Amino acid sequence: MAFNKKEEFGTKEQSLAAFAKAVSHPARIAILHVLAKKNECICNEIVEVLPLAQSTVSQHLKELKTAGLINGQTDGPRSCYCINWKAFEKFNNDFNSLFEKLKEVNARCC
Amino acid sequence: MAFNKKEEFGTKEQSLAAFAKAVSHPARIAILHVLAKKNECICNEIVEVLPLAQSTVSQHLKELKTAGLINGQTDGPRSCYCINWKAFEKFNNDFNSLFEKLKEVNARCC
DNA sequence: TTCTTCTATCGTATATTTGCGATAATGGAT
DNA sequence: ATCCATTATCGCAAATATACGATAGAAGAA
Repeated sequence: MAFNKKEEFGTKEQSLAAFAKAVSHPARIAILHVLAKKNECICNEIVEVLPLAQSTVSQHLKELKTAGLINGQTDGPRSCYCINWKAFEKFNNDFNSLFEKLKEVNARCC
Repeated sequence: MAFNKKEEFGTKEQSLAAFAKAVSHPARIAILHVLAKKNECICNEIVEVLPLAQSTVSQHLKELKTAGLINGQTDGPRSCYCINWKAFEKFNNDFNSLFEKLKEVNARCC
């Protein structure tokens, strides 16, 4: 019964939701934090910092990559990840534009 | 095994993740859309607009309310929902501040 | 080559989310 | 008081997400 009805919504809503889903776990936010601070491509360091197993971190990285929020390259035996700032900014703008326009009108309701 | 390890992360990461989770479903974004456009408290109209059963919409509304993104009051037999702009803005700021500071430094990586 | 290190993937267990129908509960209308 | 419209909650089924250990693969070091 619980067939997912996500496809029945608009593409804009779907893409925004997908973005939000990508950052809806503290571990993934922590990963973005590390990548933003270091500003370079590490991976092993992330595992050391987080309270999670290596395989779990790898899974989270994959989700962030699938969502387009980070870029990744395999440099020999080690992997190189970093934040995709353009994609992030695009989503951030979409996110803001959802509500920007109406912010000041609201004070009377509830 | 899959005990949730969310508590092992910082409170800021947890609260941001909780906010993102609240908007990580197209139905909930659509609900926020309707509330932002109408700028008044409806509920039945939401059910009519969305391709979901009434009970499901009620569930989504509850999650948005729990996350603090909307306010709700029961006005007799009908319910009154509207966006909590202050909370939304707070999260939005937290969200921006996560990355603002480093945006321009990045071009060399990946 | 073999060994080591690093990362990705597979398989599995558990937890959570999503969705619906059925059923309460609320309060106005008759 | 009964009826009606509206919303919330309960119980259940299916889908997803979370997490781990085990294992595979890739490339440098010995």
